[in-house]
Amino acid sequence: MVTLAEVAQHAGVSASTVSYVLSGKRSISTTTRQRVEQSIRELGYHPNAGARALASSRSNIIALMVPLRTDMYVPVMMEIAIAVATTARNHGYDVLLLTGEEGPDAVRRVTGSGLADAMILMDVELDDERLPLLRGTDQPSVLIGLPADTSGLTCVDLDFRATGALCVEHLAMLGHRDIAVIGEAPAVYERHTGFAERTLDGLRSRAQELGVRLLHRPCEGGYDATAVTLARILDERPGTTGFVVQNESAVEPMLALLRQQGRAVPEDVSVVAVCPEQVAVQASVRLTSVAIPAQEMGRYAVEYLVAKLDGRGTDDVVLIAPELTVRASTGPAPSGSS
Amino acid sequence: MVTLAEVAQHAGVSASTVSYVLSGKRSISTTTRQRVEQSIRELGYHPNAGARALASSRSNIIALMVPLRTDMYVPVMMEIAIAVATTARNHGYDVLLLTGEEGPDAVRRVTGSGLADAMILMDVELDDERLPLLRGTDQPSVLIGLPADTSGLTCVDLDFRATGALCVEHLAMLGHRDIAVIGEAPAVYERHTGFAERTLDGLRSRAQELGVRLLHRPCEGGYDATAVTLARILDERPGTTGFVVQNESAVEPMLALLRQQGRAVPEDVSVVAVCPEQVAVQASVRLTSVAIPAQEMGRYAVEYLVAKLDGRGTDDVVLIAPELTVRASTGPAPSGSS
DNA sequence: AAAAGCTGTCGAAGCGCTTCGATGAACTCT
DNA sequence: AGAGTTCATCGAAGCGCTTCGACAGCTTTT
Repeated sequence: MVTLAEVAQHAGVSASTVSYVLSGKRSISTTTRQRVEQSIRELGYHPNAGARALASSRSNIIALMVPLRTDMYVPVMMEIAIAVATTARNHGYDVLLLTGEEGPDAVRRVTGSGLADAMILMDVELDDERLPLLRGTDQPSVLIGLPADTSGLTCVDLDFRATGALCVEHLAMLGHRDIAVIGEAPAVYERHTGFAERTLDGLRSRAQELGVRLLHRPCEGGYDATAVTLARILDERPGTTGFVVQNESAVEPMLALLRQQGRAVPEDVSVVAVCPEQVAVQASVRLTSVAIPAQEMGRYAVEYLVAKLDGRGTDDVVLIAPELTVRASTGPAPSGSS
Repeated sequence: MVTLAEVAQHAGVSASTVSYVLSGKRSISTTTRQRVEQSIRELGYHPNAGARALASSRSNIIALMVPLRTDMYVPVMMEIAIAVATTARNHGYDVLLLTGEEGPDAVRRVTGSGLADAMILMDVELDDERLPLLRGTDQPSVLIGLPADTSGLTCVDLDFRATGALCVEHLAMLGHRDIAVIGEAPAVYERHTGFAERTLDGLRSRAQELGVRLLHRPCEGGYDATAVTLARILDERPGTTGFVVQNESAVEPMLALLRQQGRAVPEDVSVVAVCPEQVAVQASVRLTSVAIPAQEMGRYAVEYLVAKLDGRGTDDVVLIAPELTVRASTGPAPSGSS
């Protein structure tokens, strides 16, 4: 391995000069700088990460804790992870991938060992065990998701409350008076990840404001479970003409079922999905949907973190405004319904 | 931050003794060991990663290069990534997430800086630019996927050739004489990632051996593209009764289309998918499928890497034998067909 | 009973870098 | 012209750890 000292010797300067060329923390004459840069290139020098971290107590690494679970929103998680990695790289950081498996211990380990300079936590629960640790350290962190108490924390998330409201609004505007929500799996609600509840909250309160009826049913996803859920809903509220689906793996089954039952989308029933763009576009009916802005969330998270690391940051909750894209799955409520 | 020296002082021993307790590289008396361990616990000591890396020239980090693209097999990628992270952790390693974006430079950077001790590359192309670099360094690496020339490399992958053969075999055994393959997007074939070609290869050669007719068509996936592809196939070979689908995003559209055309699965046509288990199980018809063993691939990759890092490894190509699980989408060919 | 071998521990060197204070050279000001 | 500035560079200390050789106190061998 080529070392700083070798570069220095090759360029005929001292080691510290090379270091300053690299960091730009002191001014260096143009000629010297160029000579050093030339040597670096010729020798193929790469600073040793460990030495650098030791000397500067900065690892230039951001830890990303992803949920271990692969039962939901996997593409979203992946997209976030990739956005995080890409954005981080643009700011000179690398990304360390931690799984939720270790739980709070991972936070301790990373914080204590100086492995990473900062961390991003995904899949934050309302009352997450890791939060006290984060508050108790001066290592910057950003959460993707919203815990119950956000004091002293920085969070990025889609505004799910507004998302729910937006979905209802759209359907109500089209004349639908009876709306059903196919929700996430019951486990998701029990886990208290927050986003599902917040969506529901937005759905309900806007429904009330607009005077439309709303029925919510959790749903495991997959064909069979969706069939059961749908049957129950139609049994209970046969006049339902509007659906909001917030469960990726219920989307396609749902469309298949409706087709099978001879209910045309969007002529007889309208469907709004809360899902990644790709799912909405690739579905058998191009879906009117509110996208889950995975990339944006990942990017924001990193940018807030970098700001904090540069001493510019503030604790803050950033809710990304939802955007509803109208595609082919929603239309005016059939006349005479309800 | 608590340092080794502080622990040493607290326990009344020298720093090196603490280090040996931690690493176990020299024998330490039980009493001393316990005293030191006690101090470590009391002080909440975590070794500094940078210092450790510098002194030992081992970072205990494995780099994982994932494709930047999120257009295909995302859940598979994610599952592999998580399996890698989990397995690595069990061996005392952390995982650094690199995106394909940087390309070969990432390999240089990581190798040169000692950021990671080893790397795992996903989504390897037949003639990948990164391969020469890997061969030219003594840093251990494992590829997930199979390049054209595997000399001097360690690779882990599903045996896609055998997978193709297995699918044809299964259908042929059930009496299907006209089989169509809905393949990956044309871009996948053009990219020369190998796995698609290898599957096709297996499909074709076994088809020939068994004397069944095989028609292969790439397919973009999504509802519309699948509809077009299916129509073409049925136009060209109306007697087709067996389908092999190797494109996650064509699976569900395919089933919907068949249903719509009044072709019952599995009574009229049989469908075998090559896809992650979850997709096969959650589809609207429980699919007979060959699973893509993501977890296994991730786990193997790490285990081979760790073996290499411990000096036990050998270069080797590990092809995981495919397993076909019969579910509800395949059955005997309808009599009188073909 | 002396030589040889273990065990358990310590001290010190050094890993490759950053960073602080110092220093000389070249300028600027009065 | 001498004092004060600024600029570019150097040398040395030190980050927290690992690891090597040394050594004291044992036990075993011859």
